[in-house]
Amino acid sequence: MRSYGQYCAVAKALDVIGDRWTVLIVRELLLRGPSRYTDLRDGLPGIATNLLAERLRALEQAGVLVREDAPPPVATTLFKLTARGEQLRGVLDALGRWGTPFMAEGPAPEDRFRQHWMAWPVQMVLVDSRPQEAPVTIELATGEELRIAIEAAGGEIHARVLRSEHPDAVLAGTPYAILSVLSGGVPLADACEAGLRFEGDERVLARVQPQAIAAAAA
Amino acid sequence: MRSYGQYCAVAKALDVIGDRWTVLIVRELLLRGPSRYTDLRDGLPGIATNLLAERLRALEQAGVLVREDAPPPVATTLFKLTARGEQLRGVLDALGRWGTPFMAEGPAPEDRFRQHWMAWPVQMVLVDSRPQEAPVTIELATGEELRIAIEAAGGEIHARVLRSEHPDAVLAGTPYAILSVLSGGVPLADACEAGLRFEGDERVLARVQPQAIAAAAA
DNA sequence: CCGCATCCGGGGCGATACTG
DNA sequence: CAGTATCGCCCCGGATGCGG
Repeated sequence: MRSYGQYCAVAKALDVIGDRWTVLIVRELLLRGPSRYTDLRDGLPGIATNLLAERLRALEQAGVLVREDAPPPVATTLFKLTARGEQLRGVLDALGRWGTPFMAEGPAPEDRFRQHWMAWPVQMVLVDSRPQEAPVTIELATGEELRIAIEAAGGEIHARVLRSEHPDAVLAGTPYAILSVLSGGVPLADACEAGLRFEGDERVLARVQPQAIAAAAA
Repeated sequence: MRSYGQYCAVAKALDVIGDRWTVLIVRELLLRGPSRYTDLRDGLPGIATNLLAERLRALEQAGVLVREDAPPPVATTLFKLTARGEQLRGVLDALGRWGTPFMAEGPAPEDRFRQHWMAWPVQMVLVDSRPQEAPVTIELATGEELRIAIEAAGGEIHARVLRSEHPDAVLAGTPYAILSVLSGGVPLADACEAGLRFEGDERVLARVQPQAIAAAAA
């Protein structure tokens, strides 16, 4: 990208990550960890393949990521964030926090979706209201291949990609329906009548839902 | 800007502020408060005037800022962040934090500079090591018209635009020289020999400088 | 199949000129 | 003071090709 030519910390940061698609490439690497070119492409619906290649080159040159040759027998290239690249998590978190309200309107007609993108709204809205109890995990299922699990443990909420788990609860349905239930905006029973599927212990769900309404009532 | 078409909090945020120059316009409004078109233009060296007008229109439509007619006798238009726009401070802070290391190299030959941009690196690097004492302010002077003052009070560092002050100390010189001294990388005496000007109590300076080196020596 | 490079049309961007 | 108008140009988007 053309530099702003300003001796300013914000402008210098944008000189590196201000290009179109660049921040979203970092998003994929933060959520997925070291990734192959093809997997990045799959997590970035709409990107032109030449742009992805060019951005990866620029980010490598800027010291944000490194290329790694995976050992045989896979023998593929992995793109991996450097320590400096990992520090961009603060920028992505701030953007995700500011952008989460836009999720409340539901997806636009043409919007594409990948399940792991829910990590940000989920961490924004949920709380662990019973930190002293044993950790619990809730699996989210929207029909996508790359799933995430919400983990409540010790007062903190984490969302991470799901490998092979035995969750305490499962929420299956559209992303909007899942977010509506998690945020407490729609009661679970109503959502289930509208097609959401829930398995497991309802108390696990209540543990992580925001308590603003309950607190206001008390 | 063309939407990414992704149902993702980060992508939705970038749909609003991902365009070129947009974040820097928000930077000016955060630092200056409600501003006139001409003042914004002055704080954004390099921007084309049509782009500034178009971005302001888009940000107004997105609910990030509002246009206000200042009362007579000034009778000029003021651009002012909404509450939603003010919430972008977290995004700008994260970008400033990540971009501050780039300031250590000094300005590029063609870099333009405005004094109030130093607010981010200053708040990143300084600490108030004597929170129990009375507040102090240090004025920075780089020859620019819009100056800032560093304020240390109650353990916190704030940088704000300077109206009319009686600072406890004044640092005058190039931005790079000032940052070098504030960060503790260059001793004050050396910098003064190289052209920096300092007025006031040196203990005021020591109060805000980072103590990493002193702590390591102890 | 993976990781690109090339080509081409369109639109956003940059610079300057001009105006109510 | 606060913009609009105009015009190249380069970046971006979409498609296709291609070597390892």
